[in-house]
Amino acid sequence: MVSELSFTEENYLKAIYHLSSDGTESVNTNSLAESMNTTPASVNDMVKRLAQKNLIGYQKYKGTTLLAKGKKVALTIVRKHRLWEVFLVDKLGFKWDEVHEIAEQLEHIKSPNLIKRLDAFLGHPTMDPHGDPIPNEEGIMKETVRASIAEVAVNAKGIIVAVNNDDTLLLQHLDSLGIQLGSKIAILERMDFDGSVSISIDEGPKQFLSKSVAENLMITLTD
Amino acid sequence: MVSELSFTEENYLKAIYHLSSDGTESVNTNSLAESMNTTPASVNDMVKRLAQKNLIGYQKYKGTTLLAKGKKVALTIVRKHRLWEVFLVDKLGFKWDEVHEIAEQLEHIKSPNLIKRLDAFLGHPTMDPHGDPIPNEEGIMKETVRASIAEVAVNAKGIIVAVNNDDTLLLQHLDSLGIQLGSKIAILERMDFDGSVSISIDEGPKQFLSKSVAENLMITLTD
DNA sequence: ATTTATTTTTAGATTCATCTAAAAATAATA
DNA sequence: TATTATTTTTAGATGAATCTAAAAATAAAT
Repeated sequence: MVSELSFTEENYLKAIYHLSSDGTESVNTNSLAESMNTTPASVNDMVKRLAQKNLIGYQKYKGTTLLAKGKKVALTIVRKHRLWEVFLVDKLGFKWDEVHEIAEQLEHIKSPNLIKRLDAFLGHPTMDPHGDPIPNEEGIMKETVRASIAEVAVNAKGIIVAVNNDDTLLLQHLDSLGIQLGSKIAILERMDFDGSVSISIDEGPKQFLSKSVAENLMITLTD
Repeated sequence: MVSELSFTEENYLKAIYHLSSDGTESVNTNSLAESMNTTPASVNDMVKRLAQKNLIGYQKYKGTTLLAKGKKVALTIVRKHRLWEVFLVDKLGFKWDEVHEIAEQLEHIKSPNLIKRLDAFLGHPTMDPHGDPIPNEEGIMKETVRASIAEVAVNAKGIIVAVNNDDTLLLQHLDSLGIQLGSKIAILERMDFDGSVSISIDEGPKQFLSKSVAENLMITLTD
């Protein structure tokens, strides 16, 4: 009974979802406007419409929250977005940072059957190339565990999701090791005396990271 | 310089392309309206807009034709549509008759790079699951050769594109042989004395068709 | 508690794609 | 050729999604 939402409506719901996913209980007009790259007035118009469709809760001057129906839509969009990203990277060979825009379009394709088949074709992935979890059909997703290489257990596997430092020398060093955002990493050993670790990138050969490098490399753990 | 067309504009161009692909030099308002499932008045509005953008030629009461720019857009849409259909059938396991609607949506995804990669991923197909040719990047496509099984050379391969008869018994017979629209067929031998042929469906075992069945089965030849 | 600043809402326009109803042009027929 | 039928176009409206500019409400600061 969620009649047939426009791309714009879907994008608003997704934006509200993302803005409230960090515990914020109510999303205000201004931040939504910024996130949607539009004006507060436009947001206000749209918010009224979504509220009337019982997708979001809204009271004048009090911001908005997703209602059950709206949250379900948002999670479906997020699911589709992240599945398509996996497709683009794993099957079509796109780089981690090239896929967002295309997935922004693909996420609005309407066909539950398509997504079911795509999911199976991709091997039911639980994480997208950025290390973000993919909601299942019920909208449930694993909580992602984020940690630096320095604090993670030996034998852990994960995806590089951030570098806590923009020092050019560090970035060049990572580059020479073949480490990029989205790379799959396995922690092989940790040397206790100096905190250095041996790792493998994308199933490649063993390589070494000093403690200071390891501390700056953030990953999300893969199952 | 084809700024950024809306889905609707793209669909109009595609419709004009299809309506004029059978030699008709000029597409009239009424048939476009029927094809677009809308009113002549709406068509008239849109046609003016497309003409102003130099995508189509239009003179009052004289119908429309695609100009070079519009034809290029139309062929790109057709290319995308058919490539996505191949993806849906070959990779996701959809049936021949389930893919059109989804491809209607996917054809509007804007990313030349995506299509380039998809094309490579699919092995640069030249024909879609319905036996229609896929335009290349320059908009050029092979002419399809359509013929009945009865008139085609031994060793020919093709795709079933039509059954020239809606006799239930014939359809049931084809069904029992595993023959559907979209099936790949190879002609193995022809018995001259009765015109019957032996064939293989989707690389399956050898099967036999009587002349009367062969006459009713239309295929397009694969390269 | 006023004043000032920020946020949010309203009012009124605009653009796109559409519609209905009616007028105008063209084509077909008697 | 006059009449009828068909096709096409115009005129005027509507509903989304947006905008700008200004008013109203709330929050922050003096």
